[in-house]
Amino acid sequence: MAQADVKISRKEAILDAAEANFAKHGYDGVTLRMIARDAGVDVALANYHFGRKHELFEQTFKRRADLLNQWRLEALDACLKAAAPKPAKVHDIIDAYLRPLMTGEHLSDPGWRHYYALLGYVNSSAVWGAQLMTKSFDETIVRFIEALRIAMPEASDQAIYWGYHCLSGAITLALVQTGRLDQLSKGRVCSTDLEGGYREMVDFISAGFERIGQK
Amino acid sequence: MAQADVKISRKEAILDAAEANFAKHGYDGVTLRMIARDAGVDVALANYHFGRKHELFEQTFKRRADLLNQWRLEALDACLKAAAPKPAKVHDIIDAYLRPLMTGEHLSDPGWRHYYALLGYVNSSAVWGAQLMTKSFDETIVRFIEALRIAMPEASDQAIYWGYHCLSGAITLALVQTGRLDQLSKGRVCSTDLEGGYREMVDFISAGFERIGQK
DNA sequence: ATGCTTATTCAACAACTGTTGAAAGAATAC
DNA sequence: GTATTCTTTCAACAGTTGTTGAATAAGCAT
Repeated sequence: MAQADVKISRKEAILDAAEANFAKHGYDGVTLRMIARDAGVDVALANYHFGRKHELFEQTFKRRADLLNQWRLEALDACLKAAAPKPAKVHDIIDAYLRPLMTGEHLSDPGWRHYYALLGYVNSSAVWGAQLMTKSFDETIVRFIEALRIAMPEASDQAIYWGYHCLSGAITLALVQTGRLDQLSKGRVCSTDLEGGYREMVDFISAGFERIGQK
Repeated sequence: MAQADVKISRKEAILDAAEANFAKHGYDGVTLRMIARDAGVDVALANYHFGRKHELFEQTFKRRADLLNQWRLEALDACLKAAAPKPAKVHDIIDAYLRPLMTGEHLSDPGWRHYYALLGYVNSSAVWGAQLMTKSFDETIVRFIEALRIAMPEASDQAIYWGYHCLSGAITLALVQTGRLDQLSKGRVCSTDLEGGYREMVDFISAGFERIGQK
């Protein structure tokens, strides 16, 4: 009960509940009363702390974005420095993009898993997709694309950006954890086993980039 | 005005409006009154024809599913027969999965474009994803996976199914047409140019499968 | 024309929505 | 201990939601 069992504030409890609910049901599928109930507070408190509903949503989305960007950039820098003065390999760049999400510490944290699903929802949302993702993640993504461009000097703009689109889509779907893979494979493969899928995905995606980098 | 200008029934008008709205805003983001307004009918008519809201959603989703499956299976059969008695090439199998969606005729039809976006929404939805996709598409997908397995006898279950997950995610994100790619590339690449992206995606994805097929 | 079935609208329902202003409680500064 | 600020709850609001039953219109056989 010392400092591990630190009592979280009601404000954070609302963000946690919002995170879990928005991740599962999307923006319109969640009511402030659902969030308030899960957080154990009155409905009005969400308005007091966060203003309107869409502001709560945006703050929920932003809460962990910077941390995730930081992890990815650290992994990218390490990968670039390890290869210097040669350009980093495509496989290692992709790994730097994915691995930070897949450490056991984060995968076993329900909060982060909810956030991953939320990320998947936002990225594939026609309404929120472009706007929110751009604001929170493009600065980091551009760094990765620069690294890829150096690793594949022959690749065209079309190839690089559509390649990133494939990468982003593949990760997005995995992060939502729909359980789809379990059904399709009849239990032989588990969608929620992100740790197991991570290596397959890095291999798959880096092979894709290496191919298009040759044209 | 002969038969080209055939007057569609109000029932179909409701499905069309539901398709466009659900694709853009998701299930909970759409009200029956939005759909009725776009269809030019009274709210109650949706209930009369389709029962409850979620039944309207499911019928909207199912309306074009069989046709899409048919296109894909025809393309797959043609690809298998052209290669026989050798196994078909991975690249051609992936092409058979994607090309039917990308013919100019369908891409220029707003109805199909809305349906593509709806497909993307459902596939990456934590609520509808597994259930609806499985019911409408798995029979066809299993055929493609069988073909891939023959083309890559060395590949493990893990590799094949996670490869499909990457394929599915990449296509899904492209189909939603979030406009994300336009923003990230600062206008150099256009998300809605599915025809241009299609070749890049087929190359990218088949390279991924070929890599994992070697292990 | 008449009867019958199917389509469509109208009006209304109870339940739920996000949001608000006032009141009560807790924490903090003096 | 009192005044002040920050939290939290309470009660209520106007608007919207999916859904329904009765009323009306249209289509169609006879």
